[in-house]
Amino acid sequence: MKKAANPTMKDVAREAGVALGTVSKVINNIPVGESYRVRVEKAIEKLGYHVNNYARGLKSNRTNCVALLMPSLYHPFFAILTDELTACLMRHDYRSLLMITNYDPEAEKKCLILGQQNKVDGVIALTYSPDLKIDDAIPIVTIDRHFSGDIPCVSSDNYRGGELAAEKLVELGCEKLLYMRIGSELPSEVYKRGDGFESACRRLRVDHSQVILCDEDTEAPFYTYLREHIHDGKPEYDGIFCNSDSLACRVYDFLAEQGVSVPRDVQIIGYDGLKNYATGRYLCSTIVQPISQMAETAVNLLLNTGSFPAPANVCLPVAYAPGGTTRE
Amino acid sequence: MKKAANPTMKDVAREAGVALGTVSKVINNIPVGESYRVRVEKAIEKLGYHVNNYARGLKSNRTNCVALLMPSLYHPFFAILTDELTACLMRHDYRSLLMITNYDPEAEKKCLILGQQNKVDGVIALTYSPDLKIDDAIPIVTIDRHFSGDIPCVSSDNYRGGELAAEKLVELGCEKLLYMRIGSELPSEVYKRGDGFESACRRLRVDHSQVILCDEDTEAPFYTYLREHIHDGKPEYDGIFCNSDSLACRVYDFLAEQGVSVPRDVQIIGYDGLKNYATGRYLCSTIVQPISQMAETAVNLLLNTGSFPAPANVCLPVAYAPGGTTRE
DNA sequence: CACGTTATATGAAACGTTTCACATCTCTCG
DNA sequence: CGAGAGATGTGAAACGTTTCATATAACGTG
Repeated sequence: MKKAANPTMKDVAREAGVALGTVSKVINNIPVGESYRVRVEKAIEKLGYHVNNYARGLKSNRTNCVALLMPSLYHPFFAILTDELTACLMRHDYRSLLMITNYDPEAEKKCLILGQQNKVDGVIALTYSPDLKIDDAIPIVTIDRHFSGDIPCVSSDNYRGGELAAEKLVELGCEKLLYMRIGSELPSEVYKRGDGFESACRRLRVDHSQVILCDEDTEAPFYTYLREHIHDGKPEYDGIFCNSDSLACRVYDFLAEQGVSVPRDVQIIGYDGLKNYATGRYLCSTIVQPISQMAETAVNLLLNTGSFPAPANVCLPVAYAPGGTTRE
Repeated sequence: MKKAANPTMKDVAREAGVALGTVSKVINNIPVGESYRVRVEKAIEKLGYHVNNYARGLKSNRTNCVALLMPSLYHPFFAILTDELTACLMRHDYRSLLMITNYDPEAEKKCLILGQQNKVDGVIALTYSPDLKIDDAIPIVTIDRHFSGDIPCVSSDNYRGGELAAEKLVELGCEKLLYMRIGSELPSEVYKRGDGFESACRRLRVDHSQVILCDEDTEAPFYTYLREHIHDGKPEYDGIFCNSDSLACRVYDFLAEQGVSVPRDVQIIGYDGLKNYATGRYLCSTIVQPISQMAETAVNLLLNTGSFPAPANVCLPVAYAPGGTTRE
């Protein structure tokens, strides 16, 4: 008997001597007479049949695919998030179509269209577009980005994270705080880190200022600022909150070069909770985002779509973790 | 005029007043009369038509999707590789279906079946299965893993990398070398690192030994070994080659704890070329793998399938990069 | 001007599923 | 014992493309 290269349901039906619909039922776990089921299963086994998701997707309009829009996997935060999202989706029997956008709004738009063409069942996006909309009724969940009205957004509790950083620094003896951030002009959840920080500073009546840089690439202005505020080896501030671990590490390096001792003279807290892959240690003292919880929440939000009006925003709890750049 | 939620080619044809086949030609860039093309393009614009990849895939048996099998994205090497692979695939107008296997051969098998169901046009895999085969005629390219006969494998020049490490250590004054590696028992390209190292040691007539650990999790045996070979704060060896940067960093940490000065007393070279994301600096002195070149090669190998017999193996050049754990 | 030759547009059939109206079979109960 | 209800299997139709055999238009030539 010749075995078809790619057996179809029809082949299985013929082999088992049953109707097409019966094979379909067996495949989709719809109750069917015991003897029939066994015959079909045997035929499937014998022919080495595998369902064709493209035919299935065409007919049923469900593809069990979700598009993941990520700026880059060079950044450990995005990489880990992607890992967790994909793992979580696979547990739900979904597959993820990964799209790398390189922080480019144009690419993001193109990727959305690609997703649409591929009839993905949903999109999880961490983007840098000013806004983001897909014609089709494809559900979207964003991470850390707040878009128009009805698109739900998952983020860590950025506001609380900012507060926490200020509180910790004060608790550890700091008297003059500084907030440094890198960031685009987009309406991102990330802004709240500064808001929370400032609010806590005011509440605690502690001296504070902030310096902002919008360009991710050249940090010269930051360093100029830092240098100008060091007198006789002692900086004017004794506590710094950076809006990312990555920035915190660079600030740490720069201060070390300038002969400033961290954490003795200055204490630094970052944001993200990144770890050195090799040693498993935090890169710096930091506000830890619950990445895997964020991934799970995003997936649940996306897949439950329709059952109830999704909350516009989900904020997940953050925690402080010492990592060598603070005195505890 | 009511705009269909999901306009089809048929809708476009009706709107433009042309036949279905003509619309198909326009969409696939097959030459067609100027006036027809314009009319169709206008209709597409007006209706907001997007091709349905599932229907297309069903009919044409090409999906422009490639499955990526990766153990994890927590490891920066895999994450960066995935980034480069996806970016490269997108440039070729392919999409990537990301599958995280968690170093689990069972999961790898399942993912291959998933890929098969999804009718991917190919698979790029970095796996931990002893072997890997897919019934169907889906082309596969592996990275750093050598499988049965006709599956091409892309890797960095592991053998040369090992040689290079030995040569560098000797050049930098080391007289007693040590090779440490973590690895499973699988037939992996990675083994050649040790072979090259040993061969160079012999050629250079330098004292060398090696210590192996097969369990990725507990490194206690390593540390025991290291501790036992330190006398009065001076280790017996003065140069260590580790088969990954990650291991090199841990060894460095351990030696530092033991009061051994790196790179003064001992010099360490890792393998991979990982950088600290924040600072952009190498984590340690290392043999750098050309990750983006590896990704591009894998993609080209996969997509050119059929045009000529693919080479069974492609080895890409490595380079030494100082990173603080050697004296240069 | 009629005929042959290209070039180009047409639309039916097919891809492998899911779905659903219908046919068939099995019981139950009067 | 026969009718009716319930359960279960059947297979045609449809999903939105691509492809290809055919129809049509346009043009050059004798």
